[in-house]
Amino acid sequence: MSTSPDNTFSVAKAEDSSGFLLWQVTSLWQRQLKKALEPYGITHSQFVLMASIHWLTLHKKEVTQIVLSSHTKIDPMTTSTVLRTLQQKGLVLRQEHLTDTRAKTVGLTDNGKEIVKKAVVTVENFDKQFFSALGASTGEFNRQLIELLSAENK
Amino acid sequence: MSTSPDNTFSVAKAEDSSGFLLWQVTSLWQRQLKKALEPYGITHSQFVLMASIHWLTLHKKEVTQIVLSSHTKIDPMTTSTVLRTLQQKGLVLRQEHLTDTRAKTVGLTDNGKEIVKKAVVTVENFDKQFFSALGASTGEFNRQLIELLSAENK
DNA sequence: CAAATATAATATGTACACTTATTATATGCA
DNA sequence: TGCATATAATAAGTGTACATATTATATTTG
Repeated sequence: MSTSPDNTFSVAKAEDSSGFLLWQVTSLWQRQLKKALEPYGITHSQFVLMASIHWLTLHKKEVTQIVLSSHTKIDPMTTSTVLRTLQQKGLVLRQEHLTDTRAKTVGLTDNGKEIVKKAVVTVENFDKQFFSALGASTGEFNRQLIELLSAENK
Repeated sequence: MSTSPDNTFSVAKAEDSSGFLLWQVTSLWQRQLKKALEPYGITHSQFVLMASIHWLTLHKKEVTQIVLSSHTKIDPMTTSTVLRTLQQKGLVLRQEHLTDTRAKTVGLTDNGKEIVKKAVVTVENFDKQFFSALGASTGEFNRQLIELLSAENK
């Protein structure tokens, strides 16, 4: 034995790492989704927040920034910043909460509602195409993702 | 039929969307990995680039910024910025390429090598824990991710 | 060999994403 | 009731991530 080999890596290929793969797939997905949303003039985070506002409103939920943050898993600070941008764009309204004066009640403007309805269709179609490579195992894939999400939320 | 119901969303729960799930899992993974890397004073992107430099060097590849960019799928501009940060930290060297004077040859400093070796162990352990919820289906999960990656690279 | 084209790196600018710390207000409990 | 603690939002700062445009150099091709 002369010089010992470098055995920093435990896998033969970086590509065998779930983490590295997950991160690469998500990057790819985000890049393409960003392009798909360009016609609407909104970013991915903006879309997620707008869609969630719409969703929660339809389900008669109180929509405050903290509710949005926990629903989307976008951190509260980013939620605050992005919503302010959306307000400036005239897509979102932020008013004082009726009973909790610390909180802000968030809603979509008519224009915001228009846009998000179209954008949701676009995103759903994009996702359908992006994940079509999974074929019949889409359900299994979703289950695995949900498994990872709930495992980490304890 | 009076007022028509809003049918913006095609799924009953936002959680049934592969895209939304994928993005949430990756966010969670990134947040936790960031914490795991804190002891080393490096970010996720910095880690990915350093690990790739180490990997490519071990495999006798020419390591330029563009090579790193395509290997990691971090875009060239971000690669440039992050590597400059790493150079300032004394973890990376960037020299004029011998034959192609447009390019920069990138390598790790001794300190950089020290750090990345330890960080790789940490990240591998973290990944093992994070993805342990998948159990026996880890291989299948990886295969699905690779499927998505290659489907989109055409 | 010279012009057209491609490539490597980066300046600039926008938009997250997260950390730490702060402000203002609400709420639980002694 | 009053204080300790929790919560909602945000200011400030760092570090990506990407688009567009630019600079410098290499390569291809007529």
